[in-house]
Amino acid sequence: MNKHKKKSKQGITIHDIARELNISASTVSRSLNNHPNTNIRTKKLVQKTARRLNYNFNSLASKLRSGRSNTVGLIIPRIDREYFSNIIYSIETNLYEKGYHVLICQSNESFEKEKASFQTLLRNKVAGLVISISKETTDSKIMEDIIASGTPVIQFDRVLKKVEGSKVINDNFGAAYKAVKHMIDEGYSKIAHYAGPLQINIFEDRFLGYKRALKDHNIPFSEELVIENGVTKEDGKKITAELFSSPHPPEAIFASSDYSALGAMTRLGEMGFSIPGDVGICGYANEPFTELVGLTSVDQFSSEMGKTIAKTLIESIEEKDSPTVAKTITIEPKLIPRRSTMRN
Amino acid sequence: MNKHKKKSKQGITIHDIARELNISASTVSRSLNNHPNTNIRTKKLVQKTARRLNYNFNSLASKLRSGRSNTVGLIIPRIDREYFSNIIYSIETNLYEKGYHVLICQSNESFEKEKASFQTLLRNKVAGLVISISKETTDSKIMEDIIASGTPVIQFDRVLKKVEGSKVINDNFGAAYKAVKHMIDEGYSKIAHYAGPLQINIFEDRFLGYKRALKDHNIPFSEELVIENGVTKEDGKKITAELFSSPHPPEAIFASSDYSALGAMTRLGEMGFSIPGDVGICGYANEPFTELVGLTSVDQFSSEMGKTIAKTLIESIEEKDSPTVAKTITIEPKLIPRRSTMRN
DNA sequence: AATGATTATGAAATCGATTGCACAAAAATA
DNA sequence: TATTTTTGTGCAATCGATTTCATAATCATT
Repeated sequence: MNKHKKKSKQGITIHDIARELNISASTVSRSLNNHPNTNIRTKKLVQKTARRLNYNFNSLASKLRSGRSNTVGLIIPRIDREYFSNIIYSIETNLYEKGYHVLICQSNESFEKEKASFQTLLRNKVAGLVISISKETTDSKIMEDIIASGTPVIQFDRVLKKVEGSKVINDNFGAAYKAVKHMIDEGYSKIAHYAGPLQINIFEDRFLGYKRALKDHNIPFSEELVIENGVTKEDGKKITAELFSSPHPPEAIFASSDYSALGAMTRLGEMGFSIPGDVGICGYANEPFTELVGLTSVDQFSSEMGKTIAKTLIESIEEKDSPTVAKTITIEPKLIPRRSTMRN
Repeated sequence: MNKHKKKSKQGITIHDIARELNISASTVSRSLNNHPNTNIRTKKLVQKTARRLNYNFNSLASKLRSGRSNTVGLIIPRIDREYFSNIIYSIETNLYEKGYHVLICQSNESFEKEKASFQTLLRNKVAGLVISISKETTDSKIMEDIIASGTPVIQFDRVLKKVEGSKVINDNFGAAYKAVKHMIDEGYSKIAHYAGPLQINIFEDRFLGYKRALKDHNIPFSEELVIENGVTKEDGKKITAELFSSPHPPEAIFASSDYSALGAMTRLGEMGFSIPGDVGICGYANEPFTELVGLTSVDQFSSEMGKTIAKTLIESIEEKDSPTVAKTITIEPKLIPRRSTMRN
C-alpha cells in the first residue's frame, strides 16, 4: 500500500535524503557535516531537504562509527546537595557551551552503585568522566584502569589521592585552619568539631586544619570534642543536645557542614544558649541559608570550580593524543565571618 | 608484530569472544543476554570468557540495532534549585532501580536551550522524556510532535496545560488556599502576596488560591497587595521595604517562595516590626532553613513526586504498544505552620 | 593541447550487537 | 524405526552514519 512511507516511529535517515535527491548517502553525510570537499550548492540543497523532511540525526550511529562522542559522564554522591548541584550546574553550563552533554549518575554514597555507574558510562562510550567519590570508596583500581585505557577522568572535591590523574580540589585544610583561627581570635578556646566521615579526604583535611589551628595557638586538643558523624541537621541537633548538657560545655563549634551547624544553632536556641555570646558557631559550604541566619561559613566557589573542572576535562579530551599531564588544581575557599562568631 | 593484540583504546567485542571460543558471535550475544535457546554450558563458558577478557558491552551498538534504550532524558530549568535537585535525586534513584539511566539537560530558563535539549535527547534516542518547562516556554508544538512520534513525555511541576500528555503536578491552588486561610484564621486580614512570574502555571495557581481564599472569607482583593517579582531574597527585601513604609502596611505576607519570605523577615526585623505579632509571614517550598527561622511554609513532597514521575514514565515506556492514556497526577502539598504565623 | 592538481561524488566496508531464517543435532513421540 | 518437535548454533542482514578508496569532472599550469 504505502511502500515508501516509513514506519511511523522511525525517522528519516540520510538514506532517505539521498534517495529523495538522487545522490549518495556519503554526499548527504558530508553535506550535513560541512565536509570541505562538497559542492556548496549540493550542501545547501541537502540541508534544506533535511529540514523539509524533518530529518533527525542519530547520535548513536554516529558515535558508533566514528568513535567520537560529545557526551561526558558525571558521578557524584548525591545531586540533592547544594554544593554538588551548584557544581553540576556550573559544569553542565560550561560543557554545553563547548558542545558537550552530560550523563549524570549518583553513587548514593555506595561503592557498588558507583562501580555500576562507571560501567554504564563506559558502555555508553563517554568521551570523559568527572567524579567525586562516595563515602565508601577506597579502591582505586577501577579508576586507574579507566585512565590507563585512555578515557580522561577528572576527580573533584572528594578524591582518591593515590590515583594518578587530574584533580580539582579545595584547600580544606587551609580553610578549616582559617575558620578555627578566626574563632580563636574572637576569644573562643574550647572549640568542638563536628566532623564528617574521616576516610573522605575533605573531612579529614578539615579535621586536620582544625587540629593544627588549635596546636598553633596552644589550645589542647581533646578527642571528646571531635564527633565524627556530624554532617546532617539531625546529627547537629543530636550531638549538640549531648555535648551541651555536660557541666562544662564547649564554647564554640566548628562544623564541617552548614547543615549540622544549623541543627546545632536550632538546638542551642532551644537550650537557652545565646549565639555568639555563649557559643560561637561556624559551618562549612556557605549554603544560601547561612547568610539569612547569620552563620559564619566557608565559601567554596562552586561555580568557579565547575568551570575549572569543565575546562580541564575538555583539555584532556581534545588533546588526548599528546600524553596528558595529570594536574591538581587547588581552589582556595574563603571564610565568610558572620554574626554567629562575631563576639567582639 | 603483535597482530592479534587490539589497538589499546578499543575494547573486546563479542567477536573477540567468539573467536576465542570458536563459536559464532550470535551465540555469544545470546549467551550474554540469557536468551532462552542457549545451552547452559555454552552460556556459562561465554560469560566466564567475557569476564576473563575484560569484555565491555557497547550500549551504542546495542541501542542502534535493537532500537531499545534504557536512557531517559530530563529537562529542567536549573539543577541548582533545591526543589529541582530534590526531585531529580528522587527520579534518578527510582529509575536506576528499574535499570534506567538519566541524561540531564538544563534549559537555564531559556526556550532556545530547551529546544536544543530536546534535540540532543532525541538524537540520543532516549526511551522517554521528563520535563519542567522554562520561564519563557509557551510554544507547545515541540512537545506535541514528540508525543505524536511515540516518545513518552512526562511534564512535571511547571507544565503546559494545553499539551495532551501525562503530568505530575502539585496542587498549588489548594496549598496556597490553605496557607492563606490559615493566616486568616490566625487573625490576619490585610494579606500581601509576593508572587512569581504569573505566566508560569505554578505561580499563577498560587496567586489564584490566594485570591480565592480572600474572596471566600470576604476580604477585599487589592491589586496593590500583589507584587509579581517576588521570588528571591533580594526581591523580598526590596518589596518589603516599600510596602511596609506606607502608613497602612499589610498585616501579613503570603510569599510564593521561601527566599522572598526570608528577605521579608530580615527586612521587617530591621524595620522594627515583630513577627508574628505585627506581621505574619508564610513562605513556600519548606526549604531546610525554614524550620530554623520558624517560617511557616508549604511542603511539596519532592521525593514522593519524583517517585511518581519515575513510575509514570516507566509505565508509558513499557506499555508503549497499548495506547497510553494521558494522566494528570496531582500531589497535595502540606502546610507546615510555624512561629511566623502563629499569633494565637 | 597535454599534463597535473583539485574538487566532487559514489561504492562499499565499517563500527558492534541483534535477530530472522536455516539447519543440524538431540529429544520426544508415534 | 520413522517422524515430529525441540534445542542450539551459525550465517548474514541490519541499525544509520562515517570514511577510505576509486573515479569522474573540473580547473590550473606549462
